[in-house]
Amino acid sequence: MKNLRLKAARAGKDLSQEALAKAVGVSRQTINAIEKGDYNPTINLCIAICKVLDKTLDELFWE
Amino acid sequence: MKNLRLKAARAGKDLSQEALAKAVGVSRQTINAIEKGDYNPTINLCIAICKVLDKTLDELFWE
DNA sequence: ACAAATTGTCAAGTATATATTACATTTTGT
DNA sequence: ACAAAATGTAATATATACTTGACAATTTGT
Repeated sequence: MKNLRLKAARAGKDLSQEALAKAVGVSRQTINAIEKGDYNPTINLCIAICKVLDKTLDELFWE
Repeated sequence: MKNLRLKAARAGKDLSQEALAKAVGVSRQTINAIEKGDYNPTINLCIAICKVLDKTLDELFWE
């Protein structure tokens, strides 16, 4: 299932997928796949994303 | 770095590493490695662990 | 309407999360 | 003190997270 909270948080910081990808050190396709819900990122990547977007794990990844 | 909060939460439910492993559907060595801080689990596994231990992501995996 | 930027998606490769087996060490119960 | 259970740890194997490159489709700005 899509991660719309991530998409919204990214929009809230006015970052493109590519900009977020660069900020956390992964490829754009990886960010795309996570938003799309295609796969199952590692916790370290989730934490890195949260820090860039000023959110917590619960806010972006808890159900 | 070790995940002592996970270890404590597991102890609080009186579960062995093996029992937790079985409850979330991974091997005992995987739980051991996560507690030891050896690697970087996927978010889905973290969520499964949290549910068994009645904790949230922030409580067990946020820094 | 057009161009530029962003996003969606596919294929093939690499890195690493996780499994399995096995054994040594430590902890717990009696 | 002893046995049983729990934990630490290593080697090899497999599944999958993530990369790179490329192109199509969509969105945004002028």
